[in-house]
Amino acid sequence: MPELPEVEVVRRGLERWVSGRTVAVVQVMHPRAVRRHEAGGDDFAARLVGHRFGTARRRGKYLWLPLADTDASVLGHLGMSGQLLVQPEDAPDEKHLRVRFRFDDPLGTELRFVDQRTFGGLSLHDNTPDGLPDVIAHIARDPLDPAFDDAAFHTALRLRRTTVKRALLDQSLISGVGNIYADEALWRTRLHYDRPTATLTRPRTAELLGHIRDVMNAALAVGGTSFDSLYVNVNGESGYFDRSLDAYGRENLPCRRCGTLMRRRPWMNRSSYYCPHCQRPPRTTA
DNA sequence: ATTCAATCCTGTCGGC
DNA sequence: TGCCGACAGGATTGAA
Repeated sequence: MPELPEVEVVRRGLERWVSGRTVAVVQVMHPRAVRRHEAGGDDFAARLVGHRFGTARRRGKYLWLPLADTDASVLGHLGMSGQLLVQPEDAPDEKHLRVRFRFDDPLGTELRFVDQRTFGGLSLHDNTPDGLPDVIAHIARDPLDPAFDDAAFHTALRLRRTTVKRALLDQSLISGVGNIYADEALWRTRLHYDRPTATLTRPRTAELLGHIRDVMNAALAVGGTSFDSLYVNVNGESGYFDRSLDAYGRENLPCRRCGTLMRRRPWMNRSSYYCPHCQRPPRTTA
């Protein structure tokens, strides 16, 4: 389940192995993988041929490859199970291969979008003046972006009438945080997922942002996390940050801080993992 | 205006 | 052994 650190690892892979190469052939093997490209798979393929990929970029969990000398980009989202792989052209097709890019150079490798569950996808869009694909203009900057505004984030939290984990997953407030890193950062901050955002003090928000950045940087340092081997990076290598998770997936295991058994609660059609001792639920207004 | 539930997919796993 | 339901879950959509 790629979140920001995993997507950044993929971006770096694209930058190294794909940026600067010129597209020769695009094959769309599954229409759902390009469903966000409204003109369809044939149009997607035709409009890419002959164009050179620029520097790979990322915001939150989205990544994109600008087409050099145009105002358009190929935008990608990995969803839950998406992978971007650079493979030898003669490597056998993956079972869930959705899109293939071949290049007009002699390197002998191609780019493949592989996605079992097809929540992810690729599409082609015009850029906004600041170089962002227009359809993601509403996605907030992510916490590793130097231009992320901590003070504005705190103000937005105070104004919202929602709870802290919902806010962390709201990509228009802060991007790149998913279920896993939300639980990790909340555990580190000793915050319960149902804490109303309006009760957070400025220092508490600062602490939370610090932990989000710490846990993401730690994951980046080991190449991202992975749980069910569906996620691998651009060269097919799994990350192994999952070994150092403190909250996510640790139901009935002792809290690494206080030893209390961790709990799992159904939450918005997924799960929240927390320590009932370190992360006290907020008082309910009955 | 803001919040929130439903929806999309497929493979795995546990229970019976 | 095999069937079935639960679960994994980010972003979008439309309803409240």
